[in-house]
Amino acid sequence: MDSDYQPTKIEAEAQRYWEDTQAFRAREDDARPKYYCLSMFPYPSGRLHMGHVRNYTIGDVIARYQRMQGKNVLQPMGWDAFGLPAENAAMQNKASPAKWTYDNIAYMRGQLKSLGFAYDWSRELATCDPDYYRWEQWLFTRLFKKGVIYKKNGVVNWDPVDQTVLANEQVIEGRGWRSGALIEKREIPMYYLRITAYADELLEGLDRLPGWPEQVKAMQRNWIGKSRGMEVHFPYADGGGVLKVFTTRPDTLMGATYVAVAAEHPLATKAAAKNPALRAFIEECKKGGVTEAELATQEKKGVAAGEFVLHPFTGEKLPVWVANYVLMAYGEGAVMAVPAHDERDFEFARKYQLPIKPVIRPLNGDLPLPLSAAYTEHGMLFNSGEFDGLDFEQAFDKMEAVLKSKSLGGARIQFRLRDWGISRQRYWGCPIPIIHCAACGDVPAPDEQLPVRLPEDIVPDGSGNPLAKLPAFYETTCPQCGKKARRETDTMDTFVESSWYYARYCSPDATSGMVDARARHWLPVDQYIGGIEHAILHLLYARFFHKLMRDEGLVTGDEPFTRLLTQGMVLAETFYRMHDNGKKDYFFPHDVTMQRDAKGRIVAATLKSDGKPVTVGGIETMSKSKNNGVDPQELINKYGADTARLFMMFAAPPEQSLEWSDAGVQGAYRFLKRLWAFAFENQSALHAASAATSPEHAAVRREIHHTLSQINYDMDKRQFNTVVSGAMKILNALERVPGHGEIAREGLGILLRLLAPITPHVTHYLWREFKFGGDVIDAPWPLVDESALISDTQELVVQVNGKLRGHVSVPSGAGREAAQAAALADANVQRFIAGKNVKKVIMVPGKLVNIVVAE
RNA sequence: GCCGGGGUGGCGGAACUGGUAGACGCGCCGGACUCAAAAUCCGGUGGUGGUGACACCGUGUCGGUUCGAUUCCGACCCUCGGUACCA
Repeated sequence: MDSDYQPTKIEAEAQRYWEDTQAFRAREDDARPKYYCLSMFPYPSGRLHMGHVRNYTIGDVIARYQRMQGKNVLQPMGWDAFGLPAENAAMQNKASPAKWTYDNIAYMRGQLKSLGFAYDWSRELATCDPDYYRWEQWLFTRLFKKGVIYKKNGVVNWDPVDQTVLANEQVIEGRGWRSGALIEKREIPMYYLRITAYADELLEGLDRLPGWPEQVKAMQRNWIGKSRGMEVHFPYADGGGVLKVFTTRPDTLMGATYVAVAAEHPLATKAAAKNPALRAFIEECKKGGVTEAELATQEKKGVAAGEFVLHPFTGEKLPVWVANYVLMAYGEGAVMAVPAHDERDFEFARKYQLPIKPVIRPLNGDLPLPLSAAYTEHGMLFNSGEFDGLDFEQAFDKMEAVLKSKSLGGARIQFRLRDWGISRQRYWGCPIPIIHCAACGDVPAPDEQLPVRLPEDIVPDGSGNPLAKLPAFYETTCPQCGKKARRETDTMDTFVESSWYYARYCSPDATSGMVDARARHWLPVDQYIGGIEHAILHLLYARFFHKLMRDEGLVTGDEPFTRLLTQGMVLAETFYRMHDNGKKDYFFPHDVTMQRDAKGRIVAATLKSDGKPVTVGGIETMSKSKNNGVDPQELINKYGADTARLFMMFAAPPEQSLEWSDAGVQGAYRFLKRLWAFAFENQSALHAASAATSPEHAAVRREIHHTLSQINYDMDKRQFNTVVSGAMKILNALERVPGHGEIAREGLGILLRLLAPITPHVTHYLWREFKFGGDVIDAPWPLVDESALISDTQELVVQVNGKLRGHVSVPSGAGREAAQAAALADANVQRFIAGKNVKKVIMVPGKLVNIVVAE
């Protein structure tokens, strides 16, 4: 072997070896139990970023570890290739999104290969490939015929200058990011997936996913938002129908002093016809974007509609208000307002001098009047006529009975979850396979016309959807009547592609359908790994799609992902200069010189090019806009893939955010150099196997096996940073062995296997060099030798009143009395108990003695 | 606004079911090697006081439970992720 660690050389050799032997090709006819390990596929944005390296290293460590546990592992990789950034890049580069995307894929594939991930590349797929998206179109037509997909109006961001629909991301402070024009809400027809039909199953399924993080399940539960409440009908004062509202607090019904409807509500539209002030307000509500965060934080405003409804119990006339805090998308788009017991209603009533009528008081005690804030707790009804004295449950039941008797409502379940609008007025996506015929309506494309191919040579110009300007694309004939018809030009939300790719990997070349029998062999995914930012949308949509595919008879089982690991974000220091107008110019960390104080803190920074100061902006998520993304390629070129992987696993536990640090990378590199040097300098001892004999060797061997048992515990928890720490401890211990002899070979054999999933290249080389047998990728995970752990003494901690005062050493298996006697005999302990009354002694066997004395 | 995380030395982080706070690494300080530097190796390193053994303080803030709290409970502050068209 060489005297120096040369990662470039050994990594290329190892990668070539794995490729030549097809080491990671997954086969269905393998006798070992299957293990499907999947990392979320990347968007081909140009180059890998640190988040990718982290995500894929975590996945690869798990995959390689499972292989060493005797599993038949499938670990595939592909490309989430449709999306908005390709269109923006295309406009900038005056080249087609397709070319940009395929170029990026080629480059990033090379980067992934240089990191040595154990992927079965024969299963690679890209979602922009017609062979992929044709099956998505096929499923669309099935779901459309079943009524799972339907058409209705939805609200989008409209840029009146560029005459185009913008994504939420493209709306900056209410303006279009290119045009700067004020954005308006606009209603357009879209196709929807009826995810609400699966709301209950999606909710209850979470209880059967013990391998998912509790926080993700909690977020999904809250997102689905199942609540039991009451539908209440308020008859219009002028006759002619009822206004339906949904409330989770029917017990407060007698405190309702007005009703509020959304600006898009039909009642608002009707009232606006004869009310100019209301018309102006509805226009005002159309300004700005459509995000929930924007709607929920805007100032609460409203206008009286001039319409009235009747209270269902008292017949009292209540005014109808149009309010911007009522969401058309939730419930009925109308609420009954109870200012005394709802915070938003309270604020609104104060602002517009609407009556506040308290009807709930605490079960024990009085409600302090007048109210200074809404009382939102459950309590006992008063001021409510026949309902006085009832609690929440009793009031709920009695109110329901009365409402039912008057045919003015009843109990109902309401979900927060809305149906999934999948239409996008964009070019670089999967065409929606619908043909619009004047006579036949919306006709799904027949199977033999699939795929509806997306033309790949188009350069968008930022105004509208290019497909809608392309007669060659949209001009067609109706499959039913044969007359001239127009093809749908909207494409699908890219979340659709990423909702079923995990299944396609099982049979990536299937020409007979979306998936074939191989999907039933590999699914469900045993371990899924991806960013926490996908906790709700992607993961909910993928779960939903699995159920859709199940109901089509394509897959079995109810859930796609048995275990889930959500990795934290990758952060880095930011540096910027602020302009007078508040705009910030961000600088690459590499272009900045940092000044540190004696303790290593960054106190100031200057730009290398002009030597003038820049502001140290703090640690933020790596992003293009903040210019703080560290390119993993530099790291791989300089130190090798093993160092990059080792640093990533060591710097933080997988689920926490990770702060980038150049210095930490050097620490990882230093460790691998030390490992190499240890092997090189002890070659003769390492080639000779012999058992440990001396007491020093027994102590080191005890330390190695003790650390190994801790590592096994951490591996189960997927806490890889302490696995690395344990590996470092083992190398430290081995370096301390007197003469480096005898147990070094056992120790190195264990160490190489522990490190094999994390740093596969260097361990591959050393495993073969020292002839441990076969390849380390297939070596069995090391076992703890329990007999090595036995020791004749134990160290106990001695506390007095819970404060550490000494340590004592007692023979293993010494009884309570012996331990207590040893603790009381300690000189420092004596100082603290002398002359005091010992009240009791608390013992934690093998760990601690706490002597409690009176003060 | 709402939902879900996080906050521990100069830094990343560790601490198993309430039981030694700071493992492991980085940085820094000192030393060895070198003409010198890099690399490497050895030692030290939470703060304050003390020559020292040690003592006191210390896990975002305030309060509580306990023999004992980073860990459990309550309130608050800061910060990050998501918020349905970024992926």
